Amino acid sequence: MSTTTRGRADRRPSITDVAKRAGVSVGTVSNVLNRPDQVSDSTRDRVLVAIEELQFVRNASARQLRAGTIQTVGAIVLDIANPFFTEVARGVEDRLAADEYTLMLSSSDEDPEREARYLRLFEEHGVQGVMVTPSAGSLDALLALRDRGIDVVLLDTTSPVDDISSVAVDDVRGGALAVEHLVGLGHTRIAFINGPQTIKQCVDRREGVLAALTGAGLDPASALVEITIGSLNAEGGEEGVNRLLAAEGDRPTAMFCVNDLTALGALRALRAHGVAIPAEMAVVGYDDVVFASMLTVPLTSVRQPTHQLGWTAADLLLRQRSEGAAFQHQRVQFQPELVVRGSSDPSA
Amino acid sequence: MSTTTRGRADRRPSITDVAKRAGVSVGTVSNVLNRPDQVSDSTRDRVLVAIEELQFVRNASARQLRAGTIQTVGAIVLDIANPFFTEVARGVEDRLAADEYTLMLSSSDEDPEREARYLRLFEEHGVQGVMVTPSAGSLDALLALRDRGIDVVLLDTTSPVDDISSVAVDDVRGGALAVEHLVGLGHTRIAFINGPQTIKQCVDRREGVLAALTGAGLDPASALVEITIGSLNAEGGEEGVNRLLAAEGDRPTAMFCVNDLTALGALRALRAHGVAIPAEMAVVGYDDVVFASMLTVPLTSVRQPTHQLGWTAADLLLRQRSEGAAFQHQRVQFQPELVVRGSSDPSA
DNA sequence: GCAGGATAGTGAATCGATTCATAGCGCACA
DNA sequence: TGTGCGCTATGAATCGATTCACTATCCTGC
Repeated sequence: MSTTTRGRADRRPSITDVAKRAGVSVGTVSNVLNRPDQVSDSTRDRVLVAIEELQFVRNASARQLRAGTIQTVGAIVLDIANPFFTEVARGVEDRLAADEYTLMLSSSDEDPEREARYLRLFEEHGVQGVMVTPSAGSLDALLALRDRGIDVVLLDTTSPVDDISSVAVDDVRGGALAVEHLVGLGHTRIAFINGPQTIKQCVDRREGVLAALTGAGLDPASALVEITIGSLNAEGGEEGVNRLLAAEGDRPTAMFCVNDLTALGALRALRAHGVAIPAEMAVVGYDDVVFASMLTVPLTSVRQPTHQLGWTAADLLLRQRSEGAAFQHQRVQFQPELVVRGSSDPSA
Repeated sequence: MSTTTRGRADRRPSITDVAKRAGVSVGTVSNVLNRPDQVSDSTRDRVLVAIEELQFVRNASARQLRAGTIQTVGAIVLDIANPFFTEVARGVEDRLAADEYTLMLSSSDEDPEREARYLRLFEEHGVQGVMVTPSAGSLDALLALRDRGIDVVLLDTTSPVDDISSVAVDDVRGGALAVEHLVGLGHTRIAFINGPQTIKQCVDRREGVLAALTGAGLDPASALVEITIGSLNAEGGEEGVNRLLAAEGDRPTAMFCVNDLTALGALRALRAHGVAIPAEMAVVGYDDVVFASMLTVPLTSVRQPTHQLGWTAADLLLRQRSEGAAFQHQRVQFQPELVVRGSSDPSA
C-alpha cells in the first residue's frame, strides 16, 4: 500500500538541520548552495549528502526576506483564456527568460477588484515590476506602485501619462479599419458588439468606429447600433447577438465584434437564428486568433503582433530596471492589419 | 512631468516603521492588521493613518516565513494555451476560491524539465499541495514530494499508485470512441496523429485506438498509420499532416488527432493540400474545445467534462488536507463522450 | 477600598537563509 | 623563526511579520 514514508513531515528540514547532520556550520551550507567553489571538495560532498538524505529544499520565503527582492515580474491580462493574451504572455516569457526572470501571470477577468487584488499580491511578494492591461480607474494605483519602486509597463494600452511606459497596438486605427472595410462593402447600418467603456481597448476601437463612419459621411446615430456586453468572450458574443436580434428597428447588415472570441459566440448565435453570413450579416472580429481562418465562415479580423507586443513590454520593463534613472519612458505603438475573409466579403 | 515622487524607494516601509510613526509597538500594528477588534478605536485609527501615510504593504515573505505555510496550491498543466486546460484551470480556481485558497498556475509545455523546475519552485514557496498533469518519469519526484508533506493530486491522468489520488477522463475509452466511429463509417485505413509516448494521455488514447481496431477485426499493422509529433498544438498538427501526405503508401481515408488544437492545424494543412473533408479525409479531434463546432467543417470530437475535472481535483486536494490520515485516496474517472459533426460524417 | 476580571498594549523570541567580519590553518618566502 | 597570504570555515546579525507571555489600566461589585 504505502511506500516508505516518513509520515506527514513535522517540519521541513532547514539549513540548520543540514548543517548539524553534515557537522558544519550553517554558513558553510549556505556557501555550498550559493558559492560552491569556496568550499573544499570533501566538505561540499558531505553537505550534499546531508541535503540528499534530509531531502532538503530551500525555503523561498526566508531567502526572499533576506534578499529583499526576487527576479520576478508580474503580469495581469484581461482574460487568460483568450488566445490573444496567451500569445502575448508567451512573448513576455520569452523576453524574461533571457534575463532569467520568472513570470507570475494572472487574469483580471476584466474585474477591477481582481486586478487590484493581484496587484497587491504581487507587491506583497516583492516582484520587481508589473505589466498590466489595466481597467479604468486603476491608473492612480499604478502610479503609486511605481512610486513605491515597482516598475510598471502598460500592456496593450497606450499610457495616459509621460512617466509610465506602454506597449500597445493602435486600437483606434484597428476599429476604423474594421468599419471602413464594412462601409466599403456598402453597409450603412452596422452593429458594434462592444465591451464596457471601462476597458480602454473598447473605448479606442469605438472611437475608430465612429471616426470611420463619420469619415464616410454616415451619421453614427442612425448607422450604428451599439450593444454593450458584460464579458468579452463567446458567451458575451451570443448574448450580444440575441439582444440585437430581439431589438426593434431595422436589423443591421453588418457587425463588428470587439474581439474574435466574441465574434465566435456571435457567429454561433447568428447561425442558431438562421442568419446567413455574410449575405444577411457581414461579421468582422478582432485579434485574428489561431482559429479565425478556420471557421465555418472564415472570419475577417484585425490582426495584431501579439508575440512582439509581449516581448517588447517585457523588454521595456527590464531595461527600465537596468538603466535606472537614465531610462526614457516611451509609448510603443504597433499598427494593426485587416485580414479580409469570407465572413464579410463573399469574394474573399 | 513627474508627479510627487519619493524617488525609487530606498526600502519598503516595514511594520516597525509604521509602529514608530503611530507611536505604538509592532505587536499592536500586527494586531490592527490581523485582529482589529482587539485594538481600541483610537489606536486603530492612528495605526491606519500611519499605514496610509507610509503606503505600507505587508511583506509576504516575512509572513510566510513565520507562518510556515500559505493558503496556496500549485497546478502544472501541459499547455496553458490549450482551451481544454484553461477550462480545467477555471474549475480548479472555482473550487479553491470556496476555501480561500490561491492558485499558482504554470504550463510545463510537455517538458519534464520545466515540470520539475516548477515543482521545485512551488515547493520552495511552500504551497500546501500540487495538481499535476505529469510527464513520464516524474512519478518518483511526486511521491517524494508527497512524503515531504505536500499533497499531490494527478490531473487528467489516472494514478499508477494507490496512495496518490487522481482525477481523469477515460482516455482509453475516448480513443476507442473516436476510432470505433471511424471504423463504423467504413474506414479501414486510419491515420493517428499522436504525441510522444512520454505523455500518458497519448499512451492511453493509443491503447483505445488499437483496441477499437482489433475489436473490429482490423490489423493495426496495416490499418493504422501513426505519426508522432513533437508538440500537441496547431503547429504539430500541420507538421503531422505534411509528413503524412509526403509519406509513401496508401493514403489513409480518416484521421484521428490527439486533441483539437492538433486537429485545427491538421485541418489547415489538409486544406492547403486541397484534401476534401470528410470526402477524402475524415477527421476526428479530442476535447471538443469552444471553437470545434464552429469550424469550416465542424469538427467531430471527444468531449470531456473540463470544469468538473478541475473542480474535482481541487476538491480532492483540499479534502485530503482537511481530513488528514482519514482521507481515502481515490481514482476518479469520468467518461468521455463522442460528438459527431461534419468533419467525419457528411450527414451530421 | 480592594479583589477579580476584562481590556489594551508591549516587546522579545521566532521562522530560515544569507552575509560578513573573523579566525584557524597551512604554506611560501624572507 | 616569523610574517603574510590564501584558503576554509565559522556563527552572530539581519530581513519583517507574528505570536504570546506579560504588564498596565480601568471597571465592576461587594
